[in-house]
Amino acid sequence: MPGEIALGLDPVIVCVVDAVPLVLTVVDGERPRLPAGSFDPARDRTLELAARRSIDEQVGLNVGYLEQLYTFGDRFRDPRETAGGPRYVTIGYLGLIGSPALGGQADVEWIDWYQFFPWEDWRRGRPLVLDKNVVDRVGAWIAEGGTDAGRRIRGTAAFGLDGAPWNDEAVLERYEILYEIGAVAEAPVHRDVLGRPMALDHRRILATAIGRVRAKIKYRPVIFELLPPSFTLWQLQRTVEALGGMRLHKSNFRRFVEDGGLVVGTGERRATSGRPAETFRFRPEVIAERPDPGVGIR
Amino acid sequence: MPGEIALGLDPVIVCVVDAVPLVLTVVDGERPRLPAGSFDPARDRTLELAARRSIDEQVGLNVGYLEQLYTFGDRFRDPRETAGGPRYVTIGYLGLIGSPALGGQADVEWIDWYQFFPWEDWRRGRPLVLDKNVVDRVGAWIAEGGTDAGRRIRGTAAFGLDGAPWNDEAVLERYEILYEIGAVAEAPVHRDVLGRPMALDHRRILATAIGRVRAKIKYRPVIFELLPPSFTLWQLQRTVEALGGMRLHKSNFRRFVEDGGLVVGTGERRATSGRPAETFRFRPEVIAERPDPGVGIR
DNA sequence: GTAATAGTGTCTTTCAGACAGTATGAC
DNA sequence: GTCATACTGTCTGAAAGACACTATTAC
Repeated sequence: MPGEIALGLDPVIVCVVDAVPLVLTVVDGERPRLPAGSFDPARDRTLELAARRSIDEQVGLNVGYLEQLYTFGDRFRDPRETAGGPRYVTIGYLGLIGSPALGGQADVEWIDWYQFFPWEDWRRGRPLVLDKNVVDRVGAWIAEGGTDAGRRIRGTAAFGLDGAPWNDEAVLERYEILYEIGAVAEAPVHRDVLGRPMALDHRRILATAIGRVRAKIKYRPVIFELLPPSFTLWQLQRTVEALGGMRLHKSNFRRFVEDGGLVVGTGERRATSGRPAETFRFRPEVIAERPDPGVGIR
Repeated sequence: MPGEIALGLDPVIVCVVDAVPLVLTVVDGERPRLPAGSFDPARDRTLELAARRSIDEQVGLNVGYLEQLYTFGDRFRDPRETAGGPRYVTIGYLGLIGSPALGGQADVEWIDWYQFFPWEDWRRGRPLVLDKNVVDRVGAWIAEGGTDAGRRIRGTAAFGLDGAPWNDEAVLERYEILYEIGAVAEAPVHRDVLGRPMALDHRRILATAIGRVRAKIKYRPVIFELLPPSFTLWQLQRTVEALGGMRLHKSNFRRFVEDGGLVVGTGERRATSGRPAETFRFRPEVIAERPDPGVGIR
């Protein structure tokens, strides 16, 4: 029925296990999708409560941290609209959780988010896919633009061309350019199929989530939502590196989080395969002390 | 009809004139409201296009810069729901415009946003309303909380108590605490009526917008959306100060924007009441050169 | 002892913050 | 000349970035 609207909820639920950033998906067809739900105004007082309930019902999970990301409402973003259904508008959410416990559904799966965005993982050096498939295509797209300065600036900034620095937060910008130049399977006309595709526009929602969480850890202590109450500094660093897709300098990282008052030692030690490590916990007082307490470091 | 949803669009359109940050409102009742529209899926391909069309229809304005803010959907946020209507979910937008031109509607008015948030303007020193009405109330609210550490940290961080620094971006957090303690007229039970109220939850949407724009100017060159193509550095500084509600050091500001490659001199000069000032223009190349090119300085 | 991981010290460069000064116009 | 505004130079201290070093366990 034209003129009608269906309001959905698309949560991106993230968990980091052994330095692998995982996203919760439902794999019941060819392409994984987010565990989407729909908003029923009769049942929930707020949108966030509705998202929490939906996550619980879909995958039997109680997320601690949940924040709204963005509302997506492009025409025909859902094929059910093409088939004569209402306009499917959906509110994306970002959820963080400490461990990948599940309710036990068969088709629910935690997937390494770098399967969907292989060009975003710089922890083992510059991703191969960039030079093999991406850089030339983006360069050609810029050249096609001719005098279009906007396109040139957009492309060089997003992909770090011409000596521009890599911006780890520009995940969505990069995905959108790849979509525009037909380098991902979701694009209506495409020549490449970089990264694993997702259903509908869910990879776009995931890109939004990755960009948001990468930005957020730098000025809000959300990283601790992904860790147990007590952890070693190396564990903390590896978790930050997993989200950011980059390596950090060890001693500088330690100085930053410890001298910065973000964490405090518990006095206890934990056995490793070498010298035992001291364990630390988050220090909530830092929120009032510093204007933006996060783990932003290069 | 329960179970039904109406999707609205609430734009916060901002313009700075002579160092006064203005927000576009409709004043047709006791409380000013945002120039809201509703989303008709049959007419627009994307939500952003719908927002642009709605702004044009409501106030005859073409905004250059427009970004989505947040989607609000609390039960009974609109009294029409209380009267038996559908759930009114609305998507907030932030629009920036260079000059306060209008289509000529009688009830449309540009209002200084510090009328709604007098505690946010620190340009002439610490706002009086803070010490006269706010600090003690917030302190009492923290004390009532007793052992509630979350409440203490939230309150001290938001209002800069106990020596904590003032965080110019925490506009929404401050408004929400004031709402919770009944210090604004919009709260169902209130003892104070700090700042000018707005209709519905529009002051909350405006708070979201102010917080967003204050954060954004620090890492994206959006400030230039509010200025003519060519401007003096003093004009630029006063515009930044208007949004941030704070004073900046002149020579440091100049060094930051000029040495940082954010602006470049045009070679032309403009008469003032003293020595003529050189005019500058935005330098778009900076977007590719620096990871987050903005005017963030204290 | 070696291997492995935990943790410390310090040098250099950059830049924010503060402040004092000079330049160029109107009158 | 004075007044007003535009613009420049430089000192200081904090912190980012890079790197070399020491410590404590298992074996």
